[in-house]
Amino acid sequence: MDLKLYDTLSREKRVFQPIDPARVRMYVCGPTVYDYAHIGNARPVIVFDVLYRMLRQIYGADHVIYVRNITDVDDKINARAAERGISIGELTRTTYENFKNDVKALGCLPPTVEPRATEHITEMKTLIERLVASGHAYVADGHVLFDVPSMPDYGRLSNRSLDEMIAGARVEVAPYKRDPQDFVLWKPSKPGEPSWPSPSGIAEQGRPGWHIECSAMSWKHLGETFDIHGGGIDLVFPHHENEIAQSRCSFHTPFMAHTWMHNGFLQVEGEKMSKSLGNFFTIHDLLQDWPGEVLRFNMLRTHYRQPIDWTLKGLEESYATLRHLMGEGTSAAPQFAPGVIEALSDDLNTPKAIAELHALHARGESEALAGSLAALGFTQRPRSRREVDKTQVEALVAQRLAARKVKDFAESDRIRDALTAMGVILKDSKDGTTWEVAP
RNA sequence: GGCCACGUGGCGGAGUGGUGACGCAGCGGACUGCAAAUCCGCGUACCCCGGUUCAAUUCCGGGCGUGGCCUCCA
Repeated sequence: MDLKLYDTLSREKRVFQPIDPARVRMYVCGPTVYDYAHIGNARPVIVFDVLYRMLRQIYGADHVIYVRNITDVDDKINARAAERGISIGELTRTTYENFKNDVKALGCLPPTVEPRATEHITEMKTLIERLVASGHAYVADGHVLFDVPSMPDYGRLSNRSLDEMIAGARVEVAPYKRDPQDFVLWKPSKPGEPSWPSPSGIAEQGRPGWHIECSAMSWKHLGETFDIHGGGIDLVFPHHENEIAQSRCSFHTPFMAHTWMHNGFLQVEGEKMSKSLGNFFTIHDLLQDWPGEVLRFNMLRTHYRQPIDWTLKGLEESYATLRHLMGEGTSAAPQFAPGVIEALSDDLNTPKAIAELHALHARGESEALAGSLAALGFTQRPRSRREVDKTQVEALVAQRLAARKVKDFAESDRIRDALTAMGVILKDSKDGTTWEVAP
């Protein structure tokens, strides 16, 4: 069965054909490690994890390379470290550890490689030197800038012509730029900022611009060209556009990645997530109240390219649905059932895949269901975070059973009400009474 | 202002040029001492206006609405 993926560059769904099926290569833009990642950041992580799992099933686990970078040099990092009075190294290290734990709780597999920007300064400088040598970049006032007009088809990914961008420019243009759209590859470091010896004959120390790191790391770990490049839709311009410019002009290739994939944005309760509206949630915050599987499921209920409205109601539904689907927690080896992989093969149609899970459930195909759930990253039935005293509950359940036996229903219902108040839900059947903790 | 998405029943959310997915909620029934859970069954939709067509929710054009990018934010 063909895997079809929507490509932002060509604006169409296309059959995915790896450049080398023995070595399928995917690059996804990862976090800037200055603070806890928010729930919007979790979307690409989860979406591309599903794609990673699919690719592993299709091409074999050893034939897929998934690179997700860590941006550990950035103005926000510098500012935050200074604010907290800790070193940049300490900030990026602890933030990354938190990120890793959060993402693991969301059921995401670790990528094959998680390269750090600061460990690829050499590669960045090599690219910069190449771009300067080939006339695609120039040195000005201690900076190295990419010469955008030197690339005739710049702007194809975001569908912007050079003229449009000049017309739309509303930011003050730095005086050292030859063209308003030229972007920074390397810039001087101020005292106290991280710095490295500069490329291209610049005497003072400096640091890389934002975009160059992804060109450098994808090159190092995947090669000059590769199969899939992913990220949030907000990265289309300027970030990915500039990556393409850097990589293609460095290597003189007609493309950087075959398929460009971008996930849609997330809103919270119908509003833009922002700290001022008080609806800003980190993954870490949400994990205090919800099992990671529920957050993951909630994310996959919506197709990745659609906007998603993150709501409490949605989370409650996801919790109930997942518990329903996972029954008593049957486990199986990860294996997508045919209907599920078919849905996913159509540009990662996860809502349709979930409908298939319901169909498997209805048909009682528990092995296929459990295998598909596991393949999608759901291995544990979500459990309530509520704490109950198990001994006390068991005692009350036994008392209630005794009362029912002698048909003392008033007492029986009183005990049930008491248990309900404690957050315990009873389930009577002819085989006896079981109980579970309410969400 | 420019570019780009999206707009489906009470809610979430697929999909299709012509028999109205799926889930949640709701309603009816079975089961139960009564409930819950479970099982069976039921209803309601395709933003607006044109156009193409035998036929449009699905294609085309316009409008309205929401969101994103154009400011190193997924």
